[in-house]
Amino acid sequence: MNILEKITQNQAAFSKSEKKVAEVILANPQTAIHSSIATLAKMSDVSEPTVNRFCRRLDTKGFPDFKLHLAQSLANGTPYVNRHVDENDSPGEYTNKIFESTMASLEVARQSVDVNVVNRVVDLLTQAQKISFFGLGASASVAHDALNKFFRFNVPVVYFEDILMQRMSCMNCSDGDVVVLISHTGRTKSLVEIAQIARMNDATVVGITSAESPLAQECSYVLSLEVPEDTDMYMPMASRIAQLTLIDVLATGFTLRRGNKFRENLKRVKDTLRGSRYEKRGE
Amino acid sequence: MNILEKITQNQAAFSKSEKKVAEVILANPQTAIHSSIATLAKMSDVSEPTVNRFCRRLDTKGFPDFKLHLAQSLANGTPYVNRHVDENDSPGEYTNKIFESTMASLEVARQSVDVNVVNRVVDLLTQAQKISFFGLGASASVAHDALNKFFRFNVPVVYFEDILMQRMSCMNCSDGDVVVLISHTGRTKSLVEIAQIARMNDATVVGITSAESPLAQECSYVLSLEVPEDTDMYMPMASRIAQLTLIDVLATGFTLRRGNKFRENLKRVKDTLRGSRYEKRGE
DNA sequence: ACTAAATGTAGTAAAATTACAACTTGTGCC
DNA sequence: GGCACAAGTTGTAATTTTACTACATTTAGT
Repeated sequence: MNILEKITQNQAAFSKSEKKVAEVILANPQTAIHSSIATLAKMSDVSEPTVNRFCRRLDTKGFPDFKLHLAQSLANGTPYVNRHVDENDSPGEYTNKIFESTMASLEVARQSVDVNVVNRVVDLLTQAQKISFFGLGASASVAHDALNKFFRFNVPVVYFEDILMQRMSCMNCSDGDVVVLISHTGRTKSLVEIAQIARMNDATVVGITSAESPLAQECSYVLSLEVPEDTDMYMPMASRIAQLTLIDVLATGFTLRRGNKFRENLKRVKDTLRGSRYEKRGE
Repeated sequence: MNILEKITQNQAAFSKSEKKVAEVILANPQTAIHSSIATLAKMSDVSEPTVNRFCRRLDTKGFPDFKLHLAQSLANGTPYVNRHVDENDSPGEYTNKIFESTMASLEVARQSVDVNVVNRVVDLLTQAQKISFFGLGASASVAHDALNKFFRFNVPVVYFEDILMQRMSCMNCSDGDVVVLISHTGRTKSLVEIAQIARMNDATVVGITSAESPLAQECSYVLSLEVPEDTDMYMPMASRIAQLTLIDVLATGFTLRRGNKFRENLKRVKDTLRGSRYEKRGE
């Protein structure tokens, strides 16, 4: 693991001279990595072999290897660990923590995505007569985002926030329709019911939700994201980001499947937006 | 900077032998940092001084220094490079690329966030009489998400998708109201107008947008996210994720500022949702 | 006062760097 | 178009620096 932390922890187990070395390194690690073993020995007021032994005690192959480890520790600490926000965090601290744990969650999500299901769902979406995106609460904004994306594809796409509208929409489903349901927990009753209604009307139901949840069991296909539950502040944060990224993946798969001509069409949609914008200087 | 990227970029400027060295290092950087100059020279089929010259060309003091830099690059969590989706990518490939470039963008965003402004905006939000979140198109779903978050805080919070509703809402603003406007480009005309209207009515306008854009100039405070423009598929993807994460940061700052009692209140809101859910087995 | 652990000294091996020589590549001139 | 020359590139060998090993000495604990 992180060698700097390791030094701090093992400090008690060090011998007298080794402690001197540890002190010098911890005081100025940046200098340490740019010093030779002789310089560091002089700075710590110990002999060169002592420094070498110090390095070995930390499970490194020797001094150069130790410097490598130290350099890595200094680079960025341990990258992207899920660190929880603490009550006394400064703005800088909680900002970094949130960004980092979001990245950590994305990494976990990336590893848990079943590519085969992604591929199958992209298949379905490209062939769908109508695509619906439904979610409730926090997941509603994810569905909303999906609407934005797929709307540009010039595909019949539907999104409702209202439960009743969602139900009615599903009642009118038929073969060839795809209903994408988004829920972090997969335990929201009304969404499970909607899955049932949609399936009864021959629609294919895709769930972006937790594996083996009640909702997952009602779906034709499940894209599960094993994002660590974020207990902080009692709000699902990272899960939403992972869902959104998955939507991006689906949208990208969609465009790739549709081929070149289709992407030209997309560009036209984008150009249409120009009129509503202030031009960039120099464009 | 990151030495790995540097190697990739300078590749054209390298001489024939230096290219060989670059290739070997890029192919397996992990091996490179644990090799001596002699080993690496042999692997690249060049002489030792060539390797040394290669290191110097990259502005390092020599081979050991180069290894240090390389080690840091590898530790830096820069496996997440912004890689663009290619037409012939397999589902596995584009899935990974999208997740990775999203993470890369978050990292860039994290570094570009101005913590002082975050702190100031959190201040404003905690003292606001009314908070509005407005965005259009893709940014609408971000505003939607913000609504979800702040709604739980039991604060008067407003969100509209409709431009006219947004305008009317801003007309009714008064001192102590905070209007948060979200736009990736910051060039959407109607949103710039809304910023003007809100300010005319004494509201504080916070922009989550690109620095120095027309929108940014109309805002009281700007939270700019320097996310690399993603030209892929002509859709802003990563920028949205960065905006959402920033909303998470603001929401977290909000709850931290409000203190303990407030968080207990949040827990109650969460418990209220229980009734609408299927219980987890064993709860 | 003896033993075992800790530290240092001096020598050795390895690694990196320098200086210089050989080769390659491109350019101007006849 | 070929030849000579210069600039740049690469390699060889010697030198210097750096890290490591073996052994001697010191220190601390029983």
